[in-house]
Amino acid sequence: MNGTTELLGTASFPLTGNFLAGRLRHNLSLDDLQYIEGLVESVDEHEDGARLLSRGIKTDRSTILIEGYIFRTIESGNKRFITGVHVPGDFVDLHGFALKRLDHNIDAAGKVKVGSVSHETLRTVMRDRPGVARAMWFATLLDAAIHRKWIQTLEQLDAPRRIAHLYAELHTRLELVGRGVTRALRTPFTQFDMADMCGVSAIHANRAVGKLRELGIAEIRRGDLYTNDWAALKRYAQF
Amino acid sequence: MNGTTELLGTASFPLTGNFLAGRLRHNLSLDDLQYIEGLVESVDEHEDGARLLSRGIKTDRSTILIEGYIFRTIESGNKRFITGVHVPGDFVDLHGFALKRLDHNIDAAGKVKVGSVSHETLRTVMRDRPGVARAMWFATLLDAAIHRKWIQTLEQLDAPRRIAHLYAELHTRLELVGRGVTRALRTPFTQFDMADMCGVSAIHANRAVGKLRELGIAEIRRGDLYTNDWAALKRYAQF
DNA sequence: ACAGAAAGCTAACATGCGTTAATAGACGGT
DNA sequence: ACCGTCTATTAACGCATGTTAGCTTTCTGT
Repeated sequence: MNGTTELLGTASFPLTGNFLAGRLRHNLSLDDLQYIEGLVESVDEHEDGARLLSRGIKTDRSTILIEGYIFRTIESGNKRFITGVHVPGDFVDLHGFALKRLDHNIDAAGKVKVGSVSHETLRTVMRDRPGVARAMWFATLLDAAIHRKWIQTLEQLDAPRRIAHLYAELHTRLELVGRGVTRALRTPFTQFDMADMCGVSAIHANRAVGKLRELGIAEIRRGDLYTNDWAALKRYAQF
Repeated sequence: MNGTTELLGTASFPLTGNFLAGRLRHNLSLDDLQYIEGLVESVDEHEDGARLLSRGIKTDRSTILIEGYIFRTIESGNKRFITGVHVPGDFVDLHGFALKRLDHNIDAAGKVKVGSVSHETLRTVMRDRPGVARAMWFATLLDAAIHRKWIQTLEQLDAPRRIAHLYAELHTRLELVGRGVTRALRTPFTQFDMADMCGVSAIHANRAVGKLRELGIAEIRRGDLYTNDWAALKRYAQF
């Protein structure tokens, strides 16, 4: 682990009812939520670009994203493909619990703060808290649903719309976890990152950003998106 | 249900250890497998193009594909997007059990035969057979992994390679469920279907098929793919 | 055998996108 | 303030793909 680790007692853990707001919240009681947050054994911070988990490596713990963004990446040749993004509140590699080895890498996009839970603890949860177990299954199914949405985006939209769609998705998901944004959506994404998420070249991603600006849909500067009409942006992206 | 339904007693169910060969087999005992197959309450047949499940509709049963191919589709405007294919042995809509409503449609590609299991039955399984429950979770996680592979394919490959990749994937998955093919891989896919799976226009799918023929990689006629060098095909598709 | 329908094929033109190259701007470290 | 590096931008050219249109082949039902 190349990040800073602070071990902490359950009692003093200051996140209850907050960072797990999204994915799981809607299917669990407050009691269950507090229970899950109590499972977090340590909190780590990682720098931009840090690889939290590598493809093919066995792991015995799962990760919850608390602060920042995380990419799921696949490396092939010397190219990088981003197959998904995570926002705070996401259980990033819960599937590592069932599969043991991941089929892809988990990389920090910008600075991140993550909590981790051992698989041993999760096994206990599976046995003793069927409601929580089912909610965790539910959460991994949402991942698949989001992937299907990405597939549709890649099959359907041109580059400018793909980028608009990406930010529209983030906007909605951040809102879901109680981190709604009004005018500006801040991310640490470079145009290279956007290109790898949208399946276009970096140069073309730049053209696309330029087109969004030119059309008055949005202004994207160094990953941060500014707009005063999210509805129009989402309409443009066919979101 | 617009297909033929034959109700049957568990005892005479003639599929044990066979149609569930793939996905689940590797994580379950023979006993567990027989148990799962015993859950199937009815077997239905559907015609080409039949919609087995519609987006947004509540459902109280899940479906196992026994014979044929099934598409996951999303309709948007008057266009159709295919976000996944299923082969015999796949639990097609297990996620419907957890999510209640699907985010996409389940359509028959050609004639299909499917088995169905009520969610009530599945709830019993979840409670009484944790090993089976975990294997089912595992199976849905595999769906997500396959989706990530599709995302990579769409981001990375041009049209001819995408089509080659599609057949390479089917070849491998059919092998996994004990239905390996040697020279010809038969499917009911039209070039429109291939186009919707690969995110290209039907005309371009036709060009791509022509290029595979021209390159000597494969001959695709009416969905059936003929090749005498699967290794070369998979190499070409960067599989 | 025939007719209609569905699927496959081909051509021509417009646009999207990849690639290479070269420049400008922003950021971090000293 | 300076420098080097990373990021953003622009231009020019070629290939990949979308679109429209028309034609041919294969299937299906009678």
